[in-house]
Amino acid sequence: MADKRGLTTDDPDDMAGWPTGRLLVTAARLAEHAFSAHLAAHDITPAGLSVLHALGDGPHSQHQLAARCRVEAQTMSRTLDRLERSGFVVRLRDESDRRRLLVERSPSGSRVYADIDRAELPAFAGLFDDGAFRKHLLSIIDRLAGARWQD
Amino acid sequence: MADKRGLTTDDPDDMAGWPTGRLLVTAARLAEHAFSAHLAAHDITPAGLSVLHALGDGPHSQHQLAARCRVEAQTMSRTLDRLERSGFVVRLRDESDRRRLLVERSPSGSRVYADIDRAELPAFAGLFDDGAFRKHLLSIIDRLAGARWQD
DNA sequence: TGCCAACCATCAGCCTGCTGACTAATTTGG
DNA sequence: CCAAATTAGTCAGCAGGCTGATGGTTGGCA
Repeated sequence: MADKRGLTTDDPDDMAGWPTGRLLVTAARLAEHAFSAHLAAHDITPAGLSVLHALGDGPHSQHQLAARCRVEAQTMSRTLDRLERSGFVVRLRDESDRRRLLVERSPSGSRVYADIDRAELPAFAGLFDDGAFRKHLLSIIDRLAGARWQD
Repeated sequence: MADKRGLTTDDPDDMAGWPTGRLLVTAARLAEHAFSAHLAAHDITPAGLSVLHALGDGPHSQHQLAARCRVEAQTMSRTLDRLERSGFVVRLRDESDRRRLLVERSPSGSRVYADIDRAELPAFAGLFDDGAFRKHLLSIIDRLAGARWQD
């Protein structure tokens, strides 16, 4: 009988039968794995690189960074631990609000960000420059992130 | 100056400026989070559910399951620990090759899989039934998984 | 036959998500 | 003005990816 979803099969060995959510998660994991291997030589991870990107327009509190990167504050805290340990960011107590830590790129953080940003991944050629695909991802994020980071 | 990639901006606060890989990873994380919340009532996780799906046509060794789910054998081992602890699968030593463990759905595993498979996620309505989007995800997986699970 | 390489599963440890609970600092309101 | 509520950051612990290393089985080949 026909599948209600119209897009999948019931053959457990056929990837075309996976629900879209699993395809999405699997594709993301494989892409991140490939990208991560590419970054390893620079001693940085995808999560760390996204923070360096978010810091592009100056220092931010950890909460601001977490919202910008769409992760929880606890996750950001640990990502920053690693970046700080590697010397790519600096944390300074905000003297005007001593609850806050102001995070800033270090010179070596700026350097590694500049180096990487120019790099390209041959493995992604032709797969990651599709405008409709990007739009679709953005609408998924908008829909699902709204409830958590309504900014 | 125009961005070389043609699809992104340099505004660190603008999600439209993220590289496609990060959009992909973020969308996947948010989707999995929503799905996971939906599954919690059934005491199962997305990873566990994917194994129950893979077991749909009978018992398999852990290596076969890992390949089918596109994860490493070590990851599958722990996912099965959890499924076994919850009583959703059974592991039996394969007496014809004592290196192998044959994994099989338990009756309660079959039951929970049947219940969930019929569920739908309102949060995903209209976002996950796009054929071109699925095709794009499949080509990403094909390209990137080839090097690891060439089957 | 016997031995060694290959294969299967697992242990240890790292990374980055998450939740829940806690402390310190600030803001708010009676 | 002080107590309560809110905000910022962190700790503890779980999940599920990964790599590298280990031990038990098998199987092939000298």
